[in-house]
Amino acid sequence: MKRQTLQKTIILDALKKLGNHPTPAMVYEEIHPKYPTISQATVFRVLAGECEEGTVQRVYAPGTTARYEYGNRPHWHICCRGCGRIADVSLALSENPLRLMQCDEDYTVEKYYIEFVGLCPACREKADEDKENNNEK
Amino acid sequence: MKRQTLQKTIILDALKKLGNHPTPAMVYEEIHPKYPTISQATVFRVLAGECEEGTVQRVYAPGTTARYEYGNRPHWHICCRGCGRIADVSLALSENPLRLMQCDEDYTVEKYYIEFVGLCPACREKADEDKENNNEK
DNA sequence: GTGGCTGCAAAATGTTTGCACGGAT
DNA sequence: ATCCGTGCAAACATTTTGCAGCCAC
Repeated sequence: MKRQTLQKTIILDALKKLGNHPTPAMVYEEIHPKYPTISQATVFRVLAGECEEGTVQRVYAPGTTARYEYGNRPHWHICCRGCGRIADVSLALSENPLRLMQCDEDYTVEKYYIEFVGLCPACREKADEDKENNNEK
Repeated sequence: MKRQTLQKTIILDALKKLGNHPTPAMVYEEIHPKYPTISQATVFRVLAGECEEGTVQRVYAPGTTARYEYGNRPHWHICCRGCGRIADVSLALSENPLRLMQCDEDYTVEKYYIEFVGLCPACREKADEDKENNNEK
């Protein structure tokens, strides 16, 4: 049976507090000053475990490492291709991709993910500046 | 200007020949016996470069490492959660997710990815067998 | 001839694992 | 008293990088 431990509570609290879809490393940095004996490995293990439990969700953003967020509310994400920052996205499809999709091979389809990629406000601004500088040359 | 090199040709040929959404390591294994001097780093660099050119596509499957495929035909993928094998998928949405999505923050949305996860025929069979064995216990 | 491309090895990064110990049940 | 969860460090896998020489342009 799964055991309740102090480490789990601390890690989940940190995840909840951080909010911004942090990597395991960020969660570790958050708790390390206060709890220097909690190891990276435990952060990885707890997050992966809680993900199976459904307490937390893993975010799969193209081109980034593992990220997690607290809760299991269904929604999607957009990832900035400049800085990797992730924001929540909602999407109300009237069609179900699971029903619409077609595959030549006989896979059992269980779930799907939709991820968006783009630029966050800050990186967009920086990209515009860079373009201007190039025109001046 | 981009240069045409023998390595690029060889790597792209191998990618085309392999077909099954290989990792850079698989491409390297494929060409290594015939061309032992082509390095892993070059495979990574060429694939990433050609991806920018649009000659090849990078496949982002949840929980797997980088994978590539030749060509730029628009389509999606399903990844087996058992063995990681990837198959092509087509999906004809009548709605455009880029227009439908809503985000609290002011991101510039550029593109989206849809990935499916499930079980390939072989892994489904194995999973069924395992379940039967557990019931017998 | 110039400068991008490559090979090699080393480094960086992200994640997993083995093992002994301590704590939750 | 069990035996799961943890800390630690080392292993591991993947990808990136620095640099010198080479080759396409």
